[in-house]
Amino acid sequence: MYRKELLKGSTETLLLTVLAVEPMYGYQLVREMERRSGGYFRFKEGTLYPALHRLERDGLLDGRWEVALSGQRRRYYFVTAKGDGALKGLLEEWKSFSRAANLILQPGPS
Amino acid sequence: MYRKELLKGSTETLLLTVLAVEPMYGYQLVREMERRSGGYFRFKEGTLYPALHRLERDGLLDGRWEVALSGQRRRYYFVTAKGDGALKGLLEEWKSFSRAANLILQPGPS
DNA sequence: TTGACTACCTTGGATAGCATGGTACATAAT
DNA sequence: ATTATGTACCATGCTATCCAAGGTAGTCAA
Repeated sequence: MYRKELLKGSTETLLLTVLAVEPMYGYQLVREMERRSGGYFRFKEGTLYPALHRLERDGLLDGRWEVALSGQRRRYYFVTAKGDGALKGLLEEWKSFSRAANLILQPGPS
Repeated sequence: MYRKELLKGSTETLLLTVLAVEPMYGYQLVREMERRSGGYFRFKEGTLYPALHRLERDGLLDGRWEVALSGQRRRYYFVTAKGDGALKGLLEEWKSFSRAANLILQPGPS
């Protein structure tokens, strides 16, 4: 496991990336994130829902209610045009950050 | 630039890594981090000193005052045995975290 | 009707980054 | 002389955000 602080700042990038491929509802997102990360990420509700709300508030996501065959109400989130633009920047941010961190953390060739 | 949240959870790993190579004082650390990251990281005092104090409080670092030829008092920090053990775990944490994140963020081979 | 699972949400605590402002000494510039 | 710049350390207060904990409510099988 990892300390929760490590996730800070990456949550939104991860969520947007997955939702950019295909709109999903909350619970589905949790499972999908776990599956794609090889079981590493297990988002808690207390992390997921506030993050989705922030992204929706900022106009990067839009949500719509749908009703499943079972009768369950589900809120599907999809990435807006604004969110798509933001995602490009966030991915670039992650790449340059991890590149810089690895320069320090990994023994570089002298 | 990156959002400050991204740094959360990585600061201690970065500091310990650099100090494990060679004990340094605060100001020197700031410059060294910047140099080794290709100019990417520019630690603020408000980030650095509280972090050093936390690491010292937790016994991962030890500090000793020295006086430079100029007369300047400097506090050199070096990694303790406990800090060395912790660093191993932190490096492993970073590797697995970034590996998992890249599984999601980078378009993997189908 | 009990239990397990799905699905959403909110509140409050804790942490950590950092803007800001402070102290103090050394050295260079005006 | 005084001002400015650089070095070197530290503390206070704000903010963002992760998430533990707790709640509601529907589905479905035993």
